[in-house]
Amino acid sequence: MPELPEAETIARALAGILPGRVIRSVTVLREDVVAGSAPQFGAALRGKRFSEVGRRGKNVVLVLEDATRVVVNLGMTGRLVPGPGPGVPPASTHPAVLFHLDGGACVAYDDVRRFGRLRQLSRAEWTRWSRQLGPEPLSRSFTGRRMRGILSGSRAPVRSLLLDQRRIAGTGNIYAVEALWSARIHPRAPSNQIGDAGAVRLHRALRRVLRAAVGAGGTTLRNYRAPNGNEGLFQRRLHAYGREGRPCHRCRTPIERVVFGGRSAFFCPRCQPC
DNA sequence: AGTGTATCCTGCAGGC
DNA sequence: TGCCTGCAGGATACAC
Repeated sequence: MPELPEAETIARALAGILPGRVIRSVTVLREDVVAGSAPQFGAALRGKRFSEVGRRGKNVVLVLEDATRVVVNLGMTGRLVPGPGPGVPPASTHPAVLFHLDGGACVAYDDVRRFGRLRQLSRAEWTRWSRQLGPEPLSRSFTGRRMRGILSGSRAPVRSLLLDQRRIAGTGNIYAVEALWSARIHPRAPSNQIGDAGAVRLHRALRRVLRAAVGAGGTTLRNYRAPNGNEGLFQRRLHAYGREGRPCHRCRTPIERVVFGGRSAFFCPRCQPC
């Protein structure tokens, strides 16, 4: 489910809640969402204080004062749900991990399908883990040149490349499809044949789409909710994703769907020629 | 190197 | 109402 804008929305909300709070204990209700040993996961966190909350790609990163990190990959249906007040449990339908905080507060990691993963990393492990992800598409250092370099290094369809977290961190299927519609590039176009002008268009389109989605609080199609329960609003602004058979917002040609790499891609056959 | 397929799970929508 | 199929925002392992 969640891509960069959803992870960013969640991280910003938790940044107003967690810093300064101490983890009293951790309850792992579903061991399969924790990487490594569940008892070790809890033991490594008990007694530590949150210092900040950030994001890397699609992952929400909870930073503790000793530089330990809890990296939360939300999979398709993961959520982080704070309880509304001390002693009041989070409104969680499929709780998988509970973080019990000082003062009786609690934050639940909730995940219907349990494709998400929580991992506890030391500072050194975090550095190594972060290094295997590609650049942040909204960072200053992610330039048009950088995009061009990434595209030129692969013959794979550009949609597949955009989903590869080792090349660019944070793009998922919705925003890949939307950026390609915006840049007028076919999802199956071989990356290394897009050309300089196409790379510049895609670079701008990807950043514009991701920024707009962050501003809208993400996209809610089914499960996604911010920690306060709010839905995102970006689904109202989708031009291609999920719009098979409906008219292109630029030229009225019906949007088409193709499946490759195991996932649906949506595109306008007129605006995004092969 | 890149692609198709399967796997991990549950829930929901649509067809009959 | 109920059963069946297909589909889902992700990541990974495997064979070819």
